[in-house]
Amino acid sequence: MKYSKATNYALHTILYLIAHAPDRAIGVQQLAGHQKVSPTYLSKILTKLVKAGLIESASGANGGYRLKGKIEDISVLDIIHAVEGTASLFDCHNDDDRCVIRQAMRAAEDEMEEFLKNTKMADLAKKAVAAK
Amino acid sequence: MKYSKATNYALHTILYLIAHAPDRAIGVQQLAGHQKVSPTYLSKILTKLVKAGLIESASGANGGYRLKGKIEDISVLDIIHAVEGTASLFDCHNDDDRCVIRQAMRAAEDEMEEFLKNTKMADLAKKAVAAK
DNA sequence: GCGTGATTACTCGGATACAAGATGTCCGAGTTTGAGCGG
DNA sequence: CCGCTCAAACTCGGACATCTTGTATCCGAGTAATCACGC
Repeated sequence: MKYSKATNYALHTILYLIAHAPDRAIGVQQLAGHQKVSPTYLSKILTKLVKAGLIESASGANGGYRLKGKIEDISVLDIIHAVEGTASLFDCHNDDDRCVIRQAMRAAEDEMEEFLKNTKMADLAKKAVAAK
Repeated sequence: MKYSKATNYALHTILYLIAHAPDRAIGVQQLAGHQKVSPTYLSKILTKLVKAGLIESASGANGGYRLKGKIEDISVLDIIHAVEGTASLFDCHNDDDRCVIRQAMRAAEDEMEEFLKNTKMADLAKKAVAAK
């Protein structure tokens, strides 16, 4: 039970894009350089973000990844869902919808997701700058 | 990023003990029978709960597992921590304590844990009975 | 100067390799209960 | 009837085997900008 490194990379990448290049594309090699990840692997992760509509990719020379629309609205939850999937964290192994444990776990999960949904990446970017 | 089946088994076992045998020991075979798990595997999981002080084991004939003290206080979080460990769900790969992403994730996690800490197994047991 | 083709710098996607953790099984060892047996 | 022994029913713990998932790499294909060359 841990968040994957992929989620970590994705979050940092978005944060970097918002802070350093809100309106232009940046190559995956440069993005990977800041995080000590292999460019090919990061590319694979970012593809998920593209499919989720959070960013867009530009092929060819001077290509790369760029934020796509409504920057202020990207929440931490959006990124997590794009990378980890939207499946629930807890599944009762006997598929009982009325299982009280399952209900409790779902409620706890919703609590966390609500928090992450209200935490916008743009705010974190500002916070990071202010802390420096 | 998912809760393990082991956590699932542990939660259901505790729930069963509270509902059916708050004061006596029940053999692992009987406990496993209700959940379609192999007794040996369930035993391995329950050992973690014993080490966490939530239940105690009795060796020998008529042995098994029994709830240990203060039944009303066992929370869902206690069990999860016993099985999954208490480590944080999110670790920033560059070990930066001031990482804003890490801070946000920890805060969200705390939100969920607070909820799970306030959800007592005894209450879930009552709820399960009432729903029947 | 201008179009055309080659070169270069990229991303994309699939296939594959590798590692770690979750899941599950097996077996020997220790422990308690209870039955059986002999005095 | 008492006490001893022994077998049965348990849990405990470690050592494996297996399966899934996360992590990472490699390579061929496609794409866009740029450069070189010839007209």
